[in-house]
Amino acid sequence: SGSDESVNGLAGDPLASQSSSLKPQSEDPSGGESQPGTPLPLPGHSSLSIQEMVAMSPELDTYAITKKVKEVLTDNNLGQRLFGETILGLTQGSVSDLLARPKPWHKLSLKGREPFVRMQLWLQDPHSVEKLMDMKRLEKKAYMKRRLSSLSDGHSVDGVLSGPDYMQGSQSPGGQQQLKKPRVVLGPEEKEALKKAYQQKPYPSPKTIEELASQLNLKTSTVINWFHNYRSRIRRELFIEEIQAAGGMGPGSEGGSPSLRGSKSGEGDSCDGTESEGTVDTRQGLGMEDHRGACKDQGMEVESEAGGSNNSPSQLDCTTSGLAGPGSSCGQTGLGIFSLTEASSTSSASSTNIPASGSARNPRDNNLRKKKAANLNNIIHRLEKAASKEDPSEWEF
DNA sequence: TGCAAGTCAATACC
DNA sequence: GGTATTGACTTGCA
Repeated sequence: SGSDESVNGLAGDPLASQSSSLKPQSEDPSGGESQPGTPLPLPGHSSLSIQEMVAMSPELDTYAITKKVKEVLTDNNLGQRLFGETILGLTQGSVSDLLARPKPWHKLSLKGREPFVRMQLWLQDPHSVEKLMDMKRLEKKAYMKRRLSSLSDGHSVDGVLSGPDYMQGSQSPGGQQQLKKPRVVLGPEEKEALKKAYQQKPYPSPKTIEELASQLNLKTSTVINWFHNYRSRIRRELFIEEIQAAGGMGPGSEGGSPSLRGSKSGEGDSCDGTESEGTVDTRQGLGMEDHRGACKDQGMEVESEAGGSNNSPSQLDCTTSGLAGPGSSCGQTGLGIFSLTEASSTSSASSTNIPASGSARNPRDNNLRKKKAANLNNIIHRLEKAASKEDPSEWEF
């Protein structure tokens, strides 16, 4: 966007050009506002593409990074939208999701790691906040300018329809009327029914999906999507729990886990194996309770990898105590992200002023839990192995 | 073909 | 007005 250039005056980020090929970057109708898909150039890394950097990046502590980013954004009164569109090339909702529920590094695909590398680089840039502030000012200026001109023209300020515009159609750049599909909003009863169905069968057959759809008067695609999304979101909740259980830090240390904080809607939506009774998700680890709640009730914690690959609460020395902070001395070298992990060997929740949660404070409890987790994972591993052999006689126990 | 992962974008919520 | 939630979609993989 124009504002990007005016602030940076730099050659484009390799990713920016890539992103722009993914998203149409036609003339900027927003009057200079940044758009998702056009992140700022990476400071001091112009010779490397972001993909290369992601590939070369050591393990990053996604929780520490998101924590720090949230902190910086809040402290400087910068919004997720601006940050997402400018720095990450993502929309506000995606940023919110990423910041609230970061997946551990080892669970992320290369693409999923990209925003975290960007965040880390942004944190390492001593002028990061400054640049974003400039961007904010420019946006405001552009907005005021549009407002003035539109007022004089007698048009709506934003040039958009007020209220939901779906079904009313919106004007595409080409001048074609495009009907937007109305967003399906599932009612509490429908959600409840779907959750019950999920508890019985996390992977329903096409026939079951059909039945559910007709019973609930929904499209089959809606039911399919719901199951996909639900599985995916439950899995993510589990990742968070995993981290909490393993290291006593992460979002939970701030009460951030959606499963632990009260559901806003009061529907218990966000993590719903809480209601599950013996739900079996055959893909997530045969026989493992589909939700942590049940495991916890039995005094158990679930970790997905033997030994609880407790890698996330690492790398904090810099990210949370100065490295990542704008203007900090940490990571000033071109690839500061590499120094991050190297500095992490001694890091822990205690070194970061992040209170450890629950029994993780007690080393003995922690050890016990890890042993249990390792044992559990061993069992899961064997079950998975067994499951891959159709003939029960080949099962190894 | 079905799934996971990642993301968008509408809308709910604060 | 900013943030959180969530249905839908795209992509890549097996």
